[in-house]
Amino acid sequence: MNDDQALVILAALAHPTRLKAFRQLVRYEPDGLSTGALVDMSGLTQSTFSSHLAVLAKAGLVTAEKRGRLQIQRAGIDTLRELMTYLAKDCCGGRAELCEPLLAALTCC
Amino acid sequence: MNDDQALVILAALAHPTRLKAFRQLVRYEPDGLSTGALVDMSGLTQSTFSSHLAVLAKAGLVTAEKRGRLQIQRAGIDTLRELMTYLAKDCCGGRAELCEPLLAALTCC
DNA sequence: TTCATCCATCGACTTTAATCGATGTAATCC
DNA sequence: GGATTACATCGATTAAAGTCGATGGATGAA
Repeated sequence: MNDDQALVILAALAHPTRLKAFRQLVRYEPDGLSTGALVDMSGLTQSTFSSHLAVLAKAGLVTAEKRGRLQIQRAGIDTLRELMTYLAKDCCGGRAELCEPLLAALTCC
Repeated sequence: MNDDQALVILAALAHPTRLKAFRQLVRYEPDGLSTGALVDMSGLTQSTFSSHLAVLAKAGLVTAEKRGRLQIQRAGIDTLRELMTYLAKDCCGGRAELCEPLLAALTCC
């Protein structure tokens, strides 16, 4: 995970439609959802949502799998984990006193 | 931390200049850096960087403190921590099997 | 084979973000 | 008081992102 990758992931998440779609996909793990189902949830047109999906896919936050005529989308949780690791290392900067409260906050879930 | 706050923070980080500035400020914790020093590091004009700094401040990723004629900027690590907690809860969705590898990756630092 | 469905891509338009130079304001120094 | 430094804000320009309707290529159904 380098800076450019992190920026692509951050930019992908930094849009209400895309953040919501990603959250939906996390909720539906590991089954995934069809693109059409996500379009319906978004309230946007098919073409608009498709471009958002392309942004998420480019960032590795969703992966697609063809099932018959449907395109099943799944959340790329590994990508999110890598982003968080990147941010955490950034945050700590080698100093545990900064990182520990972060870990404490995360163990809650 | 609600969705809107998270979006503001994500958007603030999703720019090379702002991400770099935030990382610099983390590195200089807890002393902070003057705005001018950050401008020099950025290579941008003072006015351009100032607008980026305003975005970071609005997101809570930097906090300013006046010291004489200088404006000392410090990293808002709590805000980053809150974002990561938000993302992690999102990721887990109540299921530990998704969260555990994330925590394992974070304990490295 | 024909038709309908699912979805990506294209082209045009609108909105938003980024960048800069110039100006203004406040604090410090002489 | 006058000059200087540090920084924010304004206005204008340019670049990028978001949105939509329309088109086209698959795939499965009739």
